[in-house]
Amino acid sequence: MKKYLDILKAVNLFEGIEESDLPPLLSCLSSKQSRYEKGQTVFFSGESIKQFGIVLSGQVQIVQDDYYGNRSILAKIDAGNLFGESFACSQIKTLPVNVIATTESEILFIDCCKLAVPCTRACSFHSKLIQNMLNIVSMKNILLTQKIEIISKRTTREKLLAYLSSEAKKAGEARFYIPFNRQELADYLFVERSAMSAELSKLKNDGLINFHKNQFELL
Amino acid sequence: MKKYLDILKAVNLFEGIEESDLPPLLSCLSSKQSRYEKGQTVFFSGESIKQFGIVLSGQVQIVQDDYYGNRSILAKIDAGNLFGESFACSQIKTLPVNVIATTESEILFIDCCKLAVPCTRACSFHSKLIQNMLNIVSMKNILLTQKIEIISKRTTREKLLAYLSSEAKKAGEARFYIPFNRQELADYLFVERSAMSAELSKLKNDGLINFHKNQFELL
DNA sequence: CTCCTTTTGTTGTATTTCCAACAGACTTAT
DNA sequence: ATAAGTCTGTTGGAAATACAACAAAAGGAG
Repeated sequence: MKKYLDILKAVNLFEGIEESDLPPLLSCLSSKQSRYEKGQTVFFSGESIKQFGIVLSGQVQIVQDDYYGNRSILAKIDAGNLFGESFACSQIKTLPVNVIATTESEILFIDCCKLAVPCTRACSFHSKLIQNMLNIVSMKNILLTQKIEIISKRTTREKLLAYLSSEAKKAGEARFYIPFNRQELADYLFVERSAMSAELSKLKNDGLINFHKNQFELL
Repeated sequence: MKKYLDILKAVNLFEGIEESDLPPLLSCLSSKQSRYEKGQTVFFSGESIKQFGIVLSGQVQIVQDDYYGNRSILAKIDAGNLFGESFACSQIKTLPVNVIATTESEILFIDCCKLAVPCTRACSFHSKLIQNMLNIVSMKNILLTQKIEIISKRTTREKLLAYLSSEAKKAGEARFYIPFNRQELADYLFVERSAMSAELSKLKNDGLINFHKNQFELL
């Protein structure tokens, strides 16, 4: 476990917790470490989980099969990140996804109930853990809600304006950089790249925006 | 406060907590009750909040203004429900939304930090509260993620199949009821009703599904 | 039962998006 | 410097969606 202290201290769940506190904390939480070969399934859909995972090394994918058997990749989780926390911390009885190791991986499992219920010895860091977990899931909710607001728009033009407007508000000014190239922006908005490019040009010609590469200005 | 005990005991945050425990619990949490006139703003965008609200009576709306000043309604919250919990429990410094009372309302405010940090007197229900809150934000996370997965599809046909497939998996069988009429389903998928209706007929004629009103069967 | 209202499905037309191909601009490697 | 690769924007045609209008089906009230 000493091997992964560097990874663990950077995990957002442990923010504000001293590195020296990590080993007793993990012991207090009865955490368990497991190794998975490439392609091995970490969580099976249909089961009920109470533990979430932290990727210590390697990568896992969260995948979902629909009724017809089509598979989509919901997320890829690299080392230093959590997965399955929402499922573990919720009352969901049937996991709707599979978690599969993309490469050989070491995973640390933590029981959400252990995390949520302060131990009888009143660990000094238990409150911090709870707050951190609430923050992690809540921040995710905020981002997901914002994304739905943007992609709910019916036309590519509206989606672009919604996204750019949101970025301008975030930047607090009319000129800002976005973290995407054209293909990435199209993927984020779930539209076709060249059609989106055409719409960007129209917005520019209509005098609504100006842009060069990933720098934009609302006019 | 006795006035609202019936409402409060049904609030998901208090599930599994005895009604008689509610008054001391709310005292322990230093909760505060406030009254808002119709049209009054409960939370202003730009501010930083640490308290979420429970609507005791009335209704509030969560609204968002974009850079151009266009306003959209993100949610309407009726009595017995929480609002702002994701913002209060996260490290967000600047609220991106306004919360406005739609009608005259009574709101109970609870500080997220008070909830997350067990009091020194070790209330017996504090753990339950924490678990409930984790469940609430986690379930929201799961629902939001599933919704994005569905509306990320590019065509109305794909959106319908993704949604119906998801409902079939939830029902555990090929025949199921959906909780929407046609307009509501179109609104959920962010598509136009009559075009969606045409696509439903095509799916039926192509032999993929059968339906009558809100009962569907995947074939 | 009849009548009225609401919901659902259908259709033609206009609009938008996707797709494929390609040219131009930009970046990277030699 | 040049050549190769990648990114971005443009374009024409095909496919899909929105829109408006209306018919058919379903539901509710008297």
